Amino acid sequence: MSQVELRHLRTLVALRDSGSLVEAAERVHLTQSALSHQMKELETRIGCALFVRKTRPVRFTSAGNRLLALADQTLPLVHSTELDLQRLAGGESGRIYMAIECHSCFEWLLPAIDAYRDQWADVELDIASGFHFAPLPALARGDLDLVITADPVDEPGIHYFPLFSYEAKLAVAKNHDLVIKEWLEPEDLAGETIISYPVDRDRLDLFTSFLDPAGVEPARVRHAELTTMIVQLVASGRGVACLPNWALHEYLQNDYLSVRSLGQEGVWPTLYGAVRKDQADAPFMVGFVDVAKEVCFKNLKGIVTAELETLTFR
Amino acid sequence: MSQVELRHLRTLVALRDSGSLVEAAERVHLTQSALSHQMKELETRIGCALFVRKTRPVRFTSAGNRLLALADQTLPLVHSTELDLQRLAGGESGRIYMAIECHSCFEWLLPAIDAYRDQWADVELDIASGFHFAPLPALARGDLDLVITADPVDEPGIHYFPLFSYEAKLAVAKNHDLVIKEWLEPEDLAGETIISYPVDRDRLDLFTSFLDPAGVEPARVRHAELTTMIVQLVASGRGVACLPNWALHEYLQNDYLSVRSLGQEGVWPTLYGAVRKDQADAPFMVGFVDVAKEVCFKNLKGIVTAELETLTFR
DNA sequence: TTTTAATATGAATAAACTGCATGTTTATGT
DNA sequence: ACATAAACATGCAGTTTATTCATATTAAAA
Repeated sequence: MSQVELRHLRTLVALRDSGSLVEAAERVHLTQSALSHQMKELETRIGCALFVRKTRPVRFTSAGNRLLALADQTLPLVHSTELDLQRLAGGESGRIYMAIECHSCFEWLLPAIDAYRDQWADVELDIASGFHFAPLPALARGDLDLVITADPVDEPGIHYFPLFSYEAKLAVAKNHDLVIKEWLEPEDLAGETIISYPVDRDRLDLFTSFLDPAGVEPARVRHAELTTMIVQLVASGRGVACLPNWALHEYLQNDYLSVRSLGQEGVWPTLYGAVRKDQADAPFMVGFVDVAKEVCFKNLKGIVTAELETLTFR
Repeated sequence: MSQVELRHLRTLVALRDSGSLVEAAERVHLTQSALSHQMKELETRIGCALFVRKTRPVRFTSAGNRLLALADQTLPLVHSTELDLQRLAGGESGRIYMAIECHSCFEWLLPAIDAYRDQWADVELDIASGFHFAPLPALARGDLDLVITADPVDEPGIHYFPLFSYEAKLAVAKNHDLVIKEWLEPEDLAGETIISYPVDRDRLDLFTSFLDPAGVEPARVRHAELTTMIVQLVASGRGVACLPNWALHEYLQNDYLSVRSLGQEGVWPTLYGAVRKDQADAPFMVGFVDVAKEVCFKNLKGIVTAELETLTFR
């Protein structure tokens, strides 16, 4: 029933532009014979002649003109699609649906996105804000394209770009007992109330890297959604919280609360951008990571580690 | 370089509508295997994945969505084109570029065209008014599709539809000497001035059917473009003219001039619609002939022969 | 008429499309 | 965790389709 193909439309256009099968054949890189067969075939398919060959240049019938009209409508669309696909395939364009596991990350992520948009105008960007399910399976599945996370899980097909390392510090009220200590030991928190984001405790550095190894359990754990909320609670002495040093930076400058390192060396998590392996080399994706690192490096100068390039990833 | 085909777009649409290759295969009347091959092939051509198969329903990548957008733009256009082509091929639609050899014919042709348009709205109609070159070669060549003529030439590939027969009568001034005769003999015109359209005399019935066979030559031949002009000249006694009875009808009713038959039986030319043989059966073309005959029969009732159907054609 | 350019045609070859049978993966239920 | 079913992938073989080459036919030009 339906038998017109793009090839036919291209031939017809070449025929109109050139006026003869011979020249049209050159334009579409085929022989005159091929076009003759091709047109004859199409004519029998649709049941009527497309053009009169006895004239120079050839004259199109109503049917031929109708198909040329279609060609004029369609071929430009097809062509521009193919250009888009080339960019898509070459990694010059693409889609980044991202999710963040790190609740404080909006602070640097939004400026990073703005900077990225300037350079990669036609990459489709979106943040899955209300992502309450596990981001990593969603990433592997293709629902997401980038996940900002601090604990890389060794999953096949996922590649982790290191962004930067920061110190996870304990925020305490200025008049808290612990401020007398230069740095904290796990046991110091045994009687404390911990205020944290409402996530599983095995995704909190305070537990995984500090308390749990020492077998220490705090008196209580309390949740709060927003960083400012947590800071409020800490400042008013309702508990202590473990937060990135860069998230606490402005509160420290305002002398709003105190911070102490966890252990003598401090706890230094690394923030990663997780992507699917097949996109790990795509320029538009690498571009995002680069922009993000650059923005963080500028904005958080001296607060996070500067030797971003030297970090290893698995 | 460019490798997307309509087939691929149709598959992708079916895939989106159904959600799985298996069901999509049914919709496009192929096997699941065929579609799997087809999609894989396309993906390697353009260099990136089009959809994720591990999910239900399948999830399209950016590239896949881009192609779907193209499909939504183009497939409807292609489909409506194919419908048009079907009508074109079935003869339900087409093009009629026409020319008239008979100068008086506008009188009935224009109403006929109006009536035809009502029934065949999307047939492309045009009258080649300034057609000063030979219409029949143009018809054979495809420049024209219909020629109204009174002298069918036996040319291969041309089909003549008879429209109606009329009497070619001699118009004379009311006070002309010849009005005393009931009908005219060729010799009666030997001393007369003939007023005719500016065409070759072998295309004038007066000569071909009346004077030439008798070897009679008029005193003078004078040309005029328009029927009214000829009538004026005749009425004022500047000469005599051979015109169709139906073209003279209104002037007779006004008692503006007199007419006489050429010979006892009169000269009865037949008007034909000439078309290319390949269009002779096309409904839209037959339809035009039918409408034209009907209009003439109604408007020229009693003036032209009514037994239109019985006329033979070659 | 001869010549030349364009198109048509036939046969052979190369490419592709498709279906079958089967293997592999993914999801679902026990 | 295992079994099962459903969906998808893949290798292969048969078939169709597209293309080319060589040549014939046709139309226009000299």
